[in-house]
Amino acid sequence: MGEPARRPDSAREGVFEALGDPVRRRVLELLANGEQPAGALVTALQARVRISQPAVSQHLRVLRDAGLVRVRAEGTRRLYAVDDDGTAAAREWLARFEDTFAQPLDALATELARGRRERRRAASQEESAREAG
Amino acid sequence: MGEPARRPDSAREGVFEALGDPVRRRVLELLANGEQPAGALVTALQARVRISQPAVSQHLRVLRDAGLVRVRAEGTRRLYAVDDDGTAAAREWLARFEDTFAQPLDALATELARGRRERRRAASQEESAREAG
DNA sequence: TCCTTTCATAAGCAGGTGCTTATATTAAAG
DNA sequence: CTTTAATATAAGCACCTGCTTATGAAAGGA
Repeated sequence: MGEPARRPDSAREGVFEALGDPVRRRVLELLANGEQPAGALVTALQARVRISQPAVSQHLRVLRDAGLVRVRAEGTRRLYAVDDDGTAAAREWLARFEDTFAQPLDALATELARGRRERRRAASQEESAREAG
Repeated sequence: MGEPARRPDSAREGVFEALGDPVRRRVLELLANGEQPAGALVTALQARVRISQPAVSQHLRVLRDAGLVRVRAEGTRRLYAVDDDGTAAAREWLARFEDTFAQPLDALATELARGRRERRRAASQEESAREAG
């Protein structure tokens, strides 16, 4: 009984809710260039809008809970990176609205992506929700 | 000067904000099976959760503004259907997080979809925001 | 014309969401 | 061990969002 019930709605809990915020989307865009510490994200965001460090930290929490980013501790830094689990879940949900003509090709691409993702997932240890214990 | 400023954030204004609501995602899922009148959507939604007709109408408005659905009047009925503009915009934004290995294939699929979409768009008349005049 | 059907809009309210300031936590440095 | 740096959490508040009821609008049928 470890599974979180798996609703048939969105593939992963809260993915689209997390993507619904422009600041969080911007964070993902910043992470698209690769892993970055939380502080760098704060700085980059503050170059555009006035936002506090705790606000960014809260956004990162939401992204993490949605499976859109993952964290890696390095000393006192927290290095954030895009997590394929969440982004792929969103893409797979959206794939159902693909143009019928394009479906075979996209379905193939999605299938390939899923295979890789699951292989990667099986090889990595579950380290989420650890600070809650 | 009719263009709405085109932010570099999300491809289309409010697409992900619209997708952030579970009811609206459910509406899109229902429309994935094809065009449906507003009333049928209300009935289908009410089979799962308690929701009023105006609430659904408001959700449909948000989806329409985001370019995720389009409407077609037939008598007193309003027939709703998925609009590729919005769904494709969401997919294209998410494409940047695709696994690097899968990119060539997905990029091709996306390109094909965009070509078809733009052709279709050029062939159809602009009929949005008409009731506002 | 009047009534019914189908849908959209208006107004108002409750709860959720995101923000801020203040503080706790953890690790490294001195 | 104290201090500094980096980040997360707590508490509280304002606003946004989605809901409901009530009503408007438009088309079709009797």
